[in-house]
Parts: sequence; C-alpha cells; structure tokens
Amino acid sequence: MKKLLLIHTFQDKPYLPRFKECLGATACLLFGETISSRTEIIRLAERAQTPQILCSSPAVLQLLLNSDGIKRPSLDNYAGSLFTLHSDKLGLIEIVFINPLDQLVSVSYGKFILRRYMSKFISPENWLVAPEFIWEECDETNFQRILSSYSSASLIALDIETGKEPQIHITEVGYTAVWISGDSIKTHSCVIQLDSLAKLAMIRQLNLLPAAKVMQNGKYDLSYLSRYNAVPYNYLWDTATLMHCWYSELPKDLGFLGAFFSRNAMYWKDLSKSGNRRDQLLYNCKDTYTTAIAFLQMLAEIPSYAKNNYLLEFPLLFPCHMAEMTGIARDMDELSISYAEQKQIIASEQEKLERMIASPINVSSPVQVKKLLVILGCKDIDSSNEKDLLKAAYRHPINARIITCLLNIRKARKLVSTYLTPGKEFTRHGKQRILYSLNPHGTDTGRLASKEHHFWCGLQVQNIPRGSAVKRTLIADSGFRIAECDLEQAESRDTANVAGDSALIDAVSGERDFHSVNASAFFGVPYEAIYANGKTIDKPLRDLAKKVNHGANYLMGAGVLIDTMGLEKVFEAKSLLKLPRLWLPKQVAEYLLAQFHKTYPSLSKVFYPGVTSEVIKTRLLQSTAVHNSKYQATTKGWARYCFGHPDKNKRDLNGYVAHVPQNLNAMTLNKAFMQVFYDLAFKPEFKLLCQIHDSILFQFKEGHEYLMQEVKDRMEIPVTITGYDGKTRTFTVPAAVKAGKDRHGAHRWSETE
DNA sequence: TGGCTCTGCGCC
DNA sequence: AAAGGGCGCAGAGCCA
Repeated sequence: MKKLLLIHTFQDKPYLPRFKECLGATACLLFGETISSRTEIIRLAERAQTPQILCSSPAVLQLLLNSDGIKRPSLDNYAGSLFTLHSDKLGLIEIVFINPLDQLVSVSYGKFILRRYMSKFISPENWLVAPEFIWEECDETNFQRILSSYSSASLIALDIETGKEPQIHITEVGYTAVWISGDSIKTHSCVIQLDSLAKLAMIRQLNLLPAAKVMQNGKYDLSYLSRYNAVPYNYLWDTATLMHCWYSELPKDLGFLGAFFSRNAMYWKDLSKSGNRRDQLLYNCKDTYTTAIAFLQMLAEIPSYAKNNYLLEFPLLFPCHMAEMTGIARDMDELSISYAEQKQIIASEQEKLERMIASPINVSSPVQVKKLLVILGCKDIDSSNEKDLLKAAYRHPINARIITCLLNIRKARKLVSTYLTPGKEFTRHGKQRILYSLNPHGTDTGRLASKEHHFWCGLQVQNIPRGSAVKRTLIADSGFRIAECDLEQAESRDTANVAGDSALIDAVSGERDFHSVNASAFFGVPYEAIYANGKTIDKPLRDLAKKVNHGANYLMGAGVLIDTMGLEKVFEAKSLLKLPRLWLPKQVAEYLLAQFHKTYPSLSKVFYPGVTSEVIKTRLLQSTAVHNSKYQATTKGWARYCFGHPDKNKRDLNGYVAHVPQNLNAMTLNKAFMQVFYDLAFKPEFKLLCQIHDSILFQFKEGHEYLMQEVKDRMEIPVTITGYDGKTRTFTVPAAVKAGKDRHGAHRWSETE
C-alpha cells in the first residue's frame, strides 16, 4: 500500500478530515510541528518510512529555497512544485507542495487540485515522463544548426519577453522544439536575445518554420510580433485557451499549468527577479519548455467536450487580434474639455461638501465616509458604497444633500481617474488611439473579457460609461462613421427559450413592450394603462417590473431587491399595488419576486432544478444550441465543467443558472463576430472595433451605409435549442444598428447611443 | 517603496 | 443568517 507523509501547519488542523477524504486507499502520516532544517525533513521521512512527502508549510518551502536567495516565496506559486532531497536510507526523497488546506473548503475546486497533486505520488504512471530540459542561447554561431534541426520538429512552443523602456519592445524570443516519434519525445530549447537586425532575421525564420506553433496566451505575443513583421506561421495551439476550454473555472496562468500538467514541475518565475542576464534567458526558455510540456500532457488527457470547445473558441483569437490592433481614435481636444469639466465638478462639489460638513474629507476613503455616516446618525450602516449611502440619504433631507454631493464627486472622480486621464493613448504618427484587449479565455461563461492593451496602454473597452463624457472623446477615423449593432433583449430571450417557459417566450418575443407586459402580468394592471401607441404611460410601474425582472433573473433574494430598488421605491410599490399597509419592506419584496415566478413558473419549477441536476449528474453544463451560421468548425454547443455544488450552495446555483443564458448569448455573438470578421472586416471600407457582450462596434466608410445592414444580417443568427423542458425550438434574437452622424455631424461613439 | 488585499464602481 | 450573474481598474490602507 502506498504511504505518504503530510507536513502541514497549525492552521491546517481543522481541515485534516477533509484532507483524508482525498486520500482514498493511500495511507498518510501527519506532521504538524515546526521544522527548522532540511536534515529534519529527511529524518522525518526516514522515520515515516516513505520517500514521498506532501507539504503545505510555507516555512518548509522557505527552507528548501533559501539557498537560491528567494525571499518570501508564496506557497500559492509553489503549490504543485516537486522538490527533491537525498536520504542515505531512502534514496531520493520527493516533496510536493500543496495549497493551504483551508482551500479544501473555501475553493470549489480545492479537493480536485489536491487529488491532482497527490496523484504525482499515487499514480505516477499517468504522468508523461518529461523529456530532458536542454537549452542554449541562439546567435550567429549556432543559428544554422538550430534552424535546420527545428525544421523537422513536430511542434514548436514560443514565447516573447518584452521591455517597456524607452519604448515597448521585444527583449527575447524563446523556443522549445518538440520531436515526437513513436513513444519517444525529445525537446530542445533556445532563446534569441533581440539586440540586432540579424537576430530579428533569425526570429523571422524560426517563426516561419512549418511546425505547428503553441503559445500561452499567444495573442500577447502576436501583438508584438506583428509590429516586427515576424508573425509565427501555423499557430494552432494555445495552452491558456485549451485550459479554458477544459476547466474554465480553474486558473490558466503558465505557473499553474506547469504545476498541473508536469509531474516534476518546479515554479521558475522567481528566477526573473534576479536581474542576472543568464537567468533571464533561462527563464524565457523555461516558459516555452513548460508551455510545450503542458501542451503534450493536455493532448494525452483532454476529453472530447474540451476539444469541441476549442473548435468554438480558438478561431476567435483572430478577430480579437485584429480588433485589438485597430483601436479607436481619440479626440485629444475633446478629451481636455471633458477632463476639465469633470475636474470642475469635483472642485465645486468638494467645496460645497466641505462647507456643509465643516471638515475636509476624502470621499474615496471608506474609513472617512463611514465616520461621516456616524455623524449623520447612521452608525448602523457599515458600508460606504452608493447603495448604502442612499439608505442614509433617505433618512433625512440634510443627509440627502450631503450624500448627493459626495456621490457627485465620486462619479466625477471615477470618470477622471479611469477614463479621462490623458496618457492612456497609443501614439503613432502624431495620432492618438485607445487600444484594448479582448480575451476569449477571460470568463467562465464564454463571454469575451476586456483589459487594457498588451502595449501597456489603453482601456478596458467593455465598461466605458454610457453618458457622453467619455464616449464623445472616442471618434471615427477620418472619412468613417462609427456604428454599434446590438442584440435586443438577448439574455431575456435566451432565458425564455433555454428554460422553455412559454409565457416568457411570448412576453419577450411578442410585438408588445416586454417590461410593460411584465408590469401588467406582475401587478394585474391592464397593458394599455402602462404602454400604448409606442409610448410608456405608467413609467413607475414599468420601471418596477424591469427591476423585478432583472433581480429575479439572477435569483436575487428579497433583501437584495430592497437594496437595489431603494426603500423609497419599495414603499411606492406597496401603495401602488395597494398591499397591506402594515407589510414590511421585506414582505413587499417577497411579494414582487413571487409575482415574477407565478407569471413565469417554468423558471423555478423546470429550469433551476434542471440546471442543478445536470451539474450534479454530469458535472457539465452542455449547451444544446445549434446555430445556423457560417465558418463553424463544430456545430456542437459549449460545455462548462462545474466544480461547484448548486444543490448545497446558493452562490454556485446562482452562477450556474446565470451561465446558461449568458453562455448562449455569448456563443451567438461570437459566431456573429466570426461572420463579420470573415465577410466584412477585410474590406478597406470597414473596421472591426470590438464586441461588448451583446453588441459589435465597428466603423464604415461614408457612402457605405449598406454595411450597417450587412452587420445586422450577420448578427441575426437562428438558434435551435432543446430547452430544459425537453422541447426543441428555433428562435432568432433581432439586432438593431445605430450609426454616428454623417459628415455634417460629429463622428463620435457617443452618437451611437 | 513595492506588493498585496479590500472597497467601490464602470459596463452588459 | 443570508446569500444578484459575468468582468477589470483605481484608490485606500496595510505590511514588510
């Protein structure tokens, strides 16, 4: 029988029973005392009569690393790393680090990761024997040899390192070539320090080799290599994308992939901190070696659902790359105007506020704002976010004056600091552009995520404020018009069809205004009294229905609904609906939510239980959607592996229930994005800018207005889906397109709203 | 000073 | 006891 030794910390003690659940038939001795030397570790192993040690102690990690001069190593980074020691009695001792044991409870995938790391000891036969790591620097003296040997490689992993000063540039490019023949796998790694045009020529030649390329988050590398005219040929594999397709809920960084996929992993990223040139080159090589090893292990294990996901996701990297490299022009004059306006608001409101409270205050400091709340007689409110401040405002007119002022400052500050501070622009030929990145592996649901650009500038493009303060500084290129096409009520339509709730399907796809239909159904008021002749008549009731719909969709509880609506609205709803005068806000909120579920009963009766049982039985949420669109490598839907327990944990349930329509919408938009990319984005009169969850932003040349319709046509994709009620339906989410003004007006993003 | 976590808030 | 989904960025505050 296998025997292990666990060295744990005092804090781990409460979780030891959980730990034992993961052991299966393996015996394990536990040790939770202080250890102060390597010899002590060896003696401990000898006494336990096992050369295999699991360890969650940061102190032991420090012991094993201190000869390398690494200060304060993080256990998180080294979890999964394998260290070795030598014992005269036992021979080779292996130590695998694991995460602190509280993660067995606090993280949904805690047990899964622990079992994975344990299997390095328990089932070593499941792990590829890593080929030897051989590396050298590549320069004029050995380039021809390396080029000719790499030309027969089966696979080449590559990775760039970049520097920021004096301007962004590539410092090195690393490669690991892999030769596979039969059961034997050989690798060789090299790194080119990019310090001359001759070296660039070498990089170009290596990148053009026929072998399939594998990168980790390769879009980053592509963005730089594009500028050096050194784009790699045959980029087919991406380890971050693969990981996302397989286990979207797990980390995807290279350090984690190394620990997860390589038995002998040793976290290497602390190397780069040494400042030593050779370490830097070695570091770069290790990145590519780890990418290659992780990829090979993935090939050996990856299940079919993840392969199918990969066919859905990998192609997106190319339109995303194009959009990232396009960006949106910024009107710098308009920026300074808008910046000054917001600064002015901050100054005047700040003065007003400080006059009222007769004291200086930093409104961005939760500590100071909470003190203010105490002074305003609201010491029960222990948070200083907008929602809670509004509670305080509702209590007294003086509070309201002060808090309104405070919130105005916060709003303006947010605009200035996040969106309007100059310097985020990418400047070329004297023109400024806002760049951004779009990451297909960024979310658990299949939506794209956005961040600032790889070039250390730009903005997250998916959370630009809706008003004109920021969007008016983002403009079409000369001779172009900016336009946005969005899918209307996409998530509500998707929810309705996925759940198979016929009432919701009718409400959302009928001719009538959705929120007014809801208001009528929830509150028993005739539709015509809320909405008639294309106009809202009873706005308060319609808004109420909108909030209830939104809240119920995300399985909101009554308490949170009160907070989002605000007490005032809750009381308003009570009198509007003639509910008993003595009802507490909570009862009112519960009533509102109940009305929703009474109107659309399949959601709670069929959809939520369906999601729960699917997750429990299969651990997967498998989409049944089939899209009628072009350029698909697969017609099978996305599958998400689920570590959570929707039957035991409401947060998990909420997340999985929200996943289903969010994922369906994302898949539809992503397919639309592909169609727009292939059919339109290469035309000179068209520029693909980005997608924002239910819309695509683009530009077209003046005089080519028909392109708006072309985009719209490509977004309206018929979807056939089998709902949780077992019935199959086909539906199409309609799209609406809006363009900025033509040559006589401004060509600003703000015009498309 | 740099690095980390927490809080708050922008979007869909 | 109560629990709104999915993201990323800036500032505050704390620690070494």
